[in-house]
Amino acid sequence: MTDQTMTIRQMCDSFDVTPRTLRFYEAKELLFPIREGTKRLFTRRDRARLKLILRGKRFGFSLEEIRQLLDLYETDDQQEVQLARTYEVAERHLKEMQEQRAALDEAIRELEAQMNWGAERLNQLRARAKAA
Amino acid sequence: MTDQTMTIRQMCDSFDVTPRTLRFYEAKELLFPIREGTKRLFTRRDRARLKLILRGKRFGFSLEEIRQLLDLYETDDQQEVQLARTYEVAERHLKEMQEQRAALDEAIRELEAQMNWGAERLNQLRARAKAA
DNA sequence: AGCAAAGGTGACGCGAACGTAAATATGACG
DNA sequence: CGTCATATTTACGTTCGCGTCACCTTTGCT
Repeated sequence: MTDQTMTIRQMCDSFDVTPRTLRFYEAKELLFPIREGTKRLFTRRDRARLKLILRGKRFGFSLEEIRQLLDLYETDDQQEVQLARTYEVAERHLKEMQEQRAALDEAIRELEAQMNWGAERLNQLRARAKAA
Repeated sequence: MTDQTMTIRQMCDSFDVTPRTLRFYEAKELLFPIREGTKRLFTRRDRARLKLILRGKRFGFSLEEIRQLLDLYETDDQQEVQLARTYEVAERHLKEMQEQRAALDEAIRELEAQMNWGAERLNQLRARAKAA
């Protein structure tokens, strides 16, 4: 690593993924490590992308969906049409995430309520066990 | 349906799933429809469970994880040990969901920021196009 | 009796996202 | 120089969550 690039092993250790995964992501055009001879060298850009990939996965997006969204974070030299299209994709994505958050909030509230119920029943059971 | 049970078709229409899915969930012991002769009759309990199954799926839980969690919502005639164990599972689950929400919030904020960036660039591009 | 609709049971298939094994190459080190 | 560690390519295998197909049974009309 020339201070800016990392080997596959360093990447794996940093992000807790396997080499297979990184090669797989490259094959799917999610990452673009440069080649020094036969080996891969992952750049700062690859690391940024990988971080977003892993996050996207945690929220249930497919690799293909993620691939499309990654362009959003590469707004360097885009032309108007491309940028506008990307913007729309992002809007839909944002809306999805907001809906997801709302649903998640509800689920959390319900689970908390259910747990309070369970806690009460536990107390009752234990009180009875003591009384006996 | 005797007012309390539903046929497979009614279930499919209500929850927007296929028969295959319901049979699959039964095979995986997520649902327990009663049998009238050869046919399945889904109870109120099955409907409650299915609702939770579908929600769990939206949050990225596997069917197996969901199966274990479903017991939490069947706090009818549980014994102390079982109930306590279930409670712990629920706690971990709740923690996971809360972490998920936090991460989601951050992702949303970042995406919003990125979109503002894109919006500005779009305006610049359009301003320049007008000036030319 | 005839027959179409609805339901059922295997069993095989499929895309996503990697795991894993085999064979080969590259580079560092004693 | 050998060899040990690390990487690479190729390719087949695996798990999950159903889809799909072929082939019966049951039920309700007409």
